[in-house]
Amino acid sequence: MALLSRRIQAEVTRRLTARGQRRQQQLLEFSAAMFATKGYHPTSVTDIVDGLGVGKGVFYWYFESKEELFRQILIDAQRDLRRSQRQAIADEPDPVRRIEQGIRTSVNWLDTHRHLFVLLEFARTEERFAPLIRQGEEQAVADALPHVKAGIAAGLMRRDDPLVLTQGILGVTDHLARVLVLEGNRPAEDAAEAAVSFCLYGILSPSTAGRRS
Amino acid sequence: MALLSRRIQAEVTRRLTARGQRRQQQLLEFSAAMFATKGYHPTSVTDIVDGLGVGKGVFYWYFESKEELFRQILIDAQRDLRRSQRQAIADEPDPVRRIEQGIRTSVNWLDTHRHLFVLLEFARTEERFAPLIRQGEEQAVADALPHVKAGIAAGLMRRDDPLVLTQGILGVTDHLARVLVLEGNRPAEDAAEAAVSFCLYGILSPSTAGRRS
Amino acid sequence: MALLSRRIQAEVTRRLTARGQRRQQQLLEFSAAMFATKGYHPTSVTDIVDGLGVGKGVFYWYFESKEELFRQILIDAQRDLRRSQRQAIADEPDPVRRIEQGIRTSVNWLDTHRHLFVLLEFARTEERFAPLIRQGEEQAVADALPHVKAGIAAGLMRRDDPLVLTQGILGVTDHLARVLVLEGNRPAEDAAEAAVSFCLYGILSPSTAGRRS
Amino acid sequence: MALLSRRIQAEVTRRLTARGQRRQQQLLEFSAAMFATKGYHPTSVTDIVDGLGVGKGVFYWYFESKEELFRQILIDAQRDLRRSQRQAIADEPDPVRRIEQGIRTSVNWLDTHRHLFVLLEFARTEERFAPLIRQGEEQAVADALPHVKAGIAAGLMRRDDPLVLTQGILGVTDHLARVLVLEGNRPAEDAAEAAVSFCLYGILSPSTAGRRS
DNA sequence: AATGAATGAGCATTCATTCAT
DNA sequence: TATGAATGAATGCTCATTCAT
Repeated sequence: MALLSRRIQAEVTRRLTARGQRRQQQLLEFSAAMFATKGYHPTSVTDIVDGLGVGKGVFYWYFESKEELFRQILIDAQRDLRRSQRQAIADEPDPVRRIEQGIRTSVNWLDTHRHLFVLLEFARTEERFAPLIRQGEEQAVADALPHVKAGIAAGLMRRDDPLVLTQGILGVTDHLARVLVLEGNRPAEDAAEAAVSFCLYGILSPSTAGRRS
Repeated sequence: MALLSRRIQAEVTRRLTARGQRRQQQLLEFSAAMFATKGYHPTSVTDIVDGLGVGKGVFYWYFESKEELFRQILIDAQRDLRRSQRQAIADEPDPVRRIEQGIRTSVNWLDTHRHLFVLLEFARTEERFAPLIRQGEEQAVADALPHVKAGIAAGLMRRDDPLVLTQGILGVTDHLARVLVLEGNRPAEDAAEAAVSFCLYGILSPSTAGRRS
Repeated sequence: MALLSRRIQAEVTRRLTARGQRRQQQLLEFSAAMFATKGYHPTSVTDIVDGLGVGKGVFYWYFESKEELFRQILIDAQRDLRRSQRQAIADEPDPVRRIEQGIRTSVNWLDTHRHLFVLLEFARTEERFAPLIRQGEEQAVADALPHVKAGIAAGLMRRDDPLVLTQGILGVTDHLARVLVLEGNRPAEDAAEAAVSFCLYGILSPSTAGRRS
Repeated sequence: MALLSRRIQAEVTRRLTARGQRRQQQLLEFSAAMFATKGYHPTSVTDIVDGLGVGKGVFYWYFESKEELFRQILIDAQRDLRRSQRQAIADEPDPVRRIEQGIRTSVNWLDTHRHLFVLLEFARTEERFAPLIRQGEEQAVADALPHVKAGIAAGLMRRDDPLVLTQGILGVTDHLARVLVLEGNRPAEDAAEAAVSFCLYGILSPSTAGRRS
């Protein structure tokens, strides 16, 4: 919600015709793909407009600058992921199952939006974009945290710092999605189940875990 | 004889004097810090040599190009981390404790080399550098895998795909190190213990885990 | 349709507007003059655009590189000289007179395009450009050869290797044009007649020639 | 003589040891070869010293600058050619035969000093070096002119401007040497004879020449 | 809404030359 | 004599952005 309303003040906020909206979307998608392939900096505005077969004016008609376009891509991506998460979890009463569904949704989203994944990673490495990412991540944590807390309260999850548990889940999910799905070309479902298992049980065998914890 | 043999080496692989080696190291460290702060692309060679108070020629006396310098930084960083890992694990007989030590070493290394962390992340997002990172990661996995396998064989760890378990460990460790130590300014030791716990036990409470698995 | 087809052309082979064509021509002419005066290498792109009072981008909007611009100058020059030659010879039936006309045209062209002369000479001295020049020279020889052969067949010219005779003509013409016209400031007509005489008769007096040949 | 004495005032005029003289000669020869192959400008001082396997100091110990080195190459080349000419002509009483010998000597010299040929050509195209070349050429003309004048006075050569005849000879000789020997790989002797014939008789058949002149 | 043309600061890199040893 | 190191102005070129139409 907040993420949405902010957009409205930007300089280049035109009331776009239907055709204009299609153009803008086309620019967003094409740029995102090109940024993902070549990197943000190595991709020039010329690359983008040439790749689309349009003049430079088109780009600056729809976006204030290359940086603003990239910001928009990041915001849209994060909003889209968040919406997916919410829908997936909506009707699930069990906290553990909610977490499981969240993990599965993340892996699936990363699978179907492979190119956005690398953009989010890049954005984190540059001061200008990092806050945006951090914000999104905090949001993701804030979204997941209540479920973990509920799980602990219900005695279903370990009585550990819920923030740590939540961040652990995010770390495992992102990493396994990248390594297994994006780099290893394994099916998203397998990776999702692997991430779920790891998050729920860790690596120890039940007997060892019982003896140690 | 001497006249001929001198020329055989590759372009900028010089035999350096002691002074020269210090300069090269200085360049590597200063550049790494600057890349980490401003980003690789936004940092110009001019930024680097000006920051060091030397002429531009110095840079190109020691490195073939900005890209090559960055490669060197990445290689050095990965080699250093790996060496730390090996030393930490060397005398530990128990597979689980080896894994634990590995996690702690990673977190500590990332804490003391905060600036390198972001560089490794950035490198993954650009085609030119990604192979180097993937190589390093495969190495890390190959290094950890035997311990996980040994743990499973000894009945200490879950009978799951050892590669998945290993990658899960790496994912949790990196993510918690970044979020807790680098972004959250928590002590490295706490983050290390948090990562160890998460990796060993997952998020479920022992009773729930016993019932479900 | 339009979007796709636009991109098919090579890098900087643009469809230029009338204004664009004027700019390109202006760049070609100004660069040629500057190259001729200062030399190709000592003339920087900055020299050119500053001399023209335009931004640097203009240069690279019209030409892929300094080298490519120079190539274009060479090609245009050779094409222009060749066209002159053809027109001059077109309606002349006598082979000897055709050769004479060719010589006169060359000298006149070199006179009116003094600056191009030195560029062609320079181009021959650098590996990158030499093939272009050799090609042009072969073309020139191929153009003149038939007339010499016709002259020999008609018993008008010496029964000697026609290629050698042709090359001799080119050598005399170029050299006398340079020395007499460009360096000696003599009228092109005089130089042309001198070249014609030398080519037709050589240096011997008729009586001596008769006795010796 | 004048060319020689001038050298003595240059800044870097050292009394060289035997070893030093060898080094200097080595530098002159290697540079000349490299300039001829890659061009004067594209050949850097680094290229030269690296190719020779020595440090930069060596270069600047023996030559004031790259430009000065090149000047020296040009001067040496011209002096050497002139000395050859003089020796070849020394004892020949007949003016025509003296010219013939001069032509043959030129072609042979250009054959055995192929790489210098292109350097002389290049030098003519750059303001800084052109005077040196012009001077050498004037010298060559001044050397040949008396023989042509003597030939005319003796009724052996055409009563035409002796300077034009001389320059014609130089033009034919240079051009045929380059085209036939350097580019066409024909034996120097053949090219020399071709040049001699062309210069003496021109292209017309004796009968035609008689009728026209 | 869109184009081709233009801008000019900025970039990575080169290179003749000098310096310290 | 010679070396490795250093200098820094200059070079060819790029590219985000703007302008005129």
